[in-house]
Amino acid sequence: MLIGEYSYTIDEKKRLAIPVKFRQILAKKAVITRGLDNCLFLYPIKEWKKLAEKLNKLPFSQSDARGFARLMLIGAMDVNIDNLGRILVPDYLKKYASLKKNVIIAGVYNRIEIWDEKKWEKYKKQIEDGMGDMAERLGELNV
Amino acid sequence: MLIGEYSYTIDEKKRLAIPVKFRQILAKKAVITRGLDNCLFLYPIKEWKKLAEKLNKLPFSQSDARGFARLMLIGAMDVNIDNLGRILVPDYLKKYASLKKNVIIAGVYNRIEIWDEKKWEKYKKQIEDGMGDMAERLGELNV
DNA sequence: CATATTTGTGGATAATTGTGGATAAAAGTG
DNA sequence: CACTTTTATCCACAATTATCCACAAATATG
Repeated sequence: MLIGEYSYTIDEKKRLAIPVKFRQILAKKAVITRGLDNCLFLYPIKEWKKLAEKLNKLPFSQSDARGFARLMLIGAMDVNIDNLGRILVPDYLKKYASLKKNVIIAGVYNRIEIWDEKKWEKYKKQIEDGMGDMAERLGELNV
Repeated sequence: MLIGEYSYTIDEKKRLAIPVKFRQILAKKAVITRGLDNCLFLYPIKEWKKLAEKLNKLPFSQSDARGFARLMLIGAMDVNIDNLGRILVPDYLKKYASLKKNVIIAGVYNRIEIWDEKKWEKYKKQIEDGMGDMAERLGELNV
């Protein structure tokens, strides 16, 4: 399972190290694409295939869902993981997520998210503030 | 079952000993995550998996559910228990729970809670003060 | 009460890993 | 074809992390 929050840097060659704990799950290849809330999603090949099929089945009638699906599919790119566990972040995705040097890599069950550090801090704060009902949510989940 | 209140210290390498009674229940691995009221939760793997699956089923498209699941999953981190029964507390969680040196470890049935000592004292007092009403509530529950 | 065992805490050493740079291969350009 | 620019592979160092060991306090045992 992919969980946890890690802090890394993208160097001037657009290389980004993947946390050690995630490397064996990704193996040698993975798929990177546009994500929600201006982050990037990084999927293990298997998970990506599942998702791509779902996206492909979205009804033509829902134009907004369809639009996002397009962006995800078109934005997708397969990346290699080098011997030192790094990937190369394509320029257009780097731009999309406005990634600077400092980056947060986060595991969300079956995918990895890549955030610009500042955007992540902001997003996190925003969620935490609206988290007053977190206790009740947990209650709903019977935890 | 995980019960009892224990006092421990986090050393300058972020290591924290787990009470002996809890060690066999956790075995070699556990999951630590953001808890309620600014404490941390430490789950045995089994319990965590149950929770994580529930979180993963929350709808991906609804932004508040997405945020909630993200925070819980990303906030989680699996930790190893070393030969001396200690875990490593990640920086961002240490920060979240504002843990200083002295820490309270408490068993709450199926999870362990980790509190900053001072916060725990404060919280406990607050609860104890409201204990009169609680008796009546318990009555409602036929306890 | 004395001794032996367990356990909390701190430090030392060894191994891993993040990051930057150097070099080699590939691709694009005039 | 020559040359520049980009991309990939390899290597090195510093910093972090994991593993091991030591000691003292606490607990258990006879």
